[in-house]
Amino acid sequence: MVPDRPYANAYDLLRESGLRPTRQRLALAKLLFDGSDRHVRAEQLHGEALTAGIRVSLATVYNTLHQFTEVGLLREVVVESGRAYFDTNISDHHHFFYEASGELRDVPADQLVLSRLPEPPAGKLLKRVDVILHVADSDG
Amino acid sequence: MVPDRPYANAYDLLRESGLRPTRQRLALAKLLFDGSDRHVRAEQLHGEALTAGIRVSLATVYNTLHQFTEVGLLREVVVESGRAYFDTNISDHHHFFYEASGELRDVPADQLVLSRLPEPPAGKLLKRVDVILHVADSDG
DNA sequence: GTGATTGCAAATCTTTTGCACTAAA
DNA sequence: TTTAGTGCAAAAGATTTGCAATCAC
Repeated sequence: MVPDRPYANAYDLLRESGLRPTRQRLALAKLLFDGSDRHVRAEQLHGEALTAGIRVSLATVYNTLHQFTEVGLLREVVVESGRAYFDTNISDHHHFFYEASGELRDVPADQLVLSRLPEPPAGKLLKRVDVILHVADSDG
Repeated sequence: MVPDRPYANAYDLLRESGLRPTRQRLALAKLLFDGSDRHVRAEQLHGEALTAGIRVSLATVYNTLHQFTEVGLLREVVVESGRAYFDTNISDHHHFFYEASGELRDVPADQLVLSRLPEPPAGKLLKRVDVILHVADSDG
């Protein structure tokens, strides 16, 4: 039991991830890991934080998102050249991307099967497989 | 026969693509479509052009790369947030990405099989499937 | 205390844009 | 001509960085 401490779960999460649980990281973790699968952009998360009355700079949001990604709490998804999303769903899965709206939607792993993968080049390890399914309106 | 005209093939290529064959487009097309599969970045192509003595602005290189992509002469590949590559190989294939060097390498379509794809959401069409295989050094 | 973290503003990097100028048809 | 294309420089984003101030331990 963690009495009188807000964000108890976020606190433990950061601790176990080896990140010092600062006020900003705690607040951002609480926004991010609310139980739902989220695809957030730095600017957007910064806005949410400010709206929630959390004083945090955009630079710290960027730093924090990358730190969370490094320790495996988030996964970065890149779909367009100037656009990085951070996904709170770190299980094996893929993405639909709606070019028109910029929206990202999860595709569960069992709905997209890679039945054959190439050998990585000598001395290399396959780290990650990113699959993006670009979709557009039928009339578009 | 196209006498006394440099870049005859590039000229036809642009014509057939509905793009006015300007000096800059001709020169860039010749650099790009030399027969090999290339993964180029705008800045890099601009550098090649200048080295080759072709006067062209970076803005025009960007415009041209996008125009070539729109008419199907190139394919854009995005792997990292601020980094767009243009691939001269427009056939169905995928990519290895070396995070350390930023290098991109083709994976032929027959070496990576997607045996099951999800239904696109109602009213949407699947436009493109991008698969990026992130690889790193074994010791990295 | 002490070292990690943060904020701020400036810097960087990539890409786009506005507009006068130039060139292709 | 006349319309598309280009160059330039400036703007626009997105992200990173340097450094002094602040916070967690």
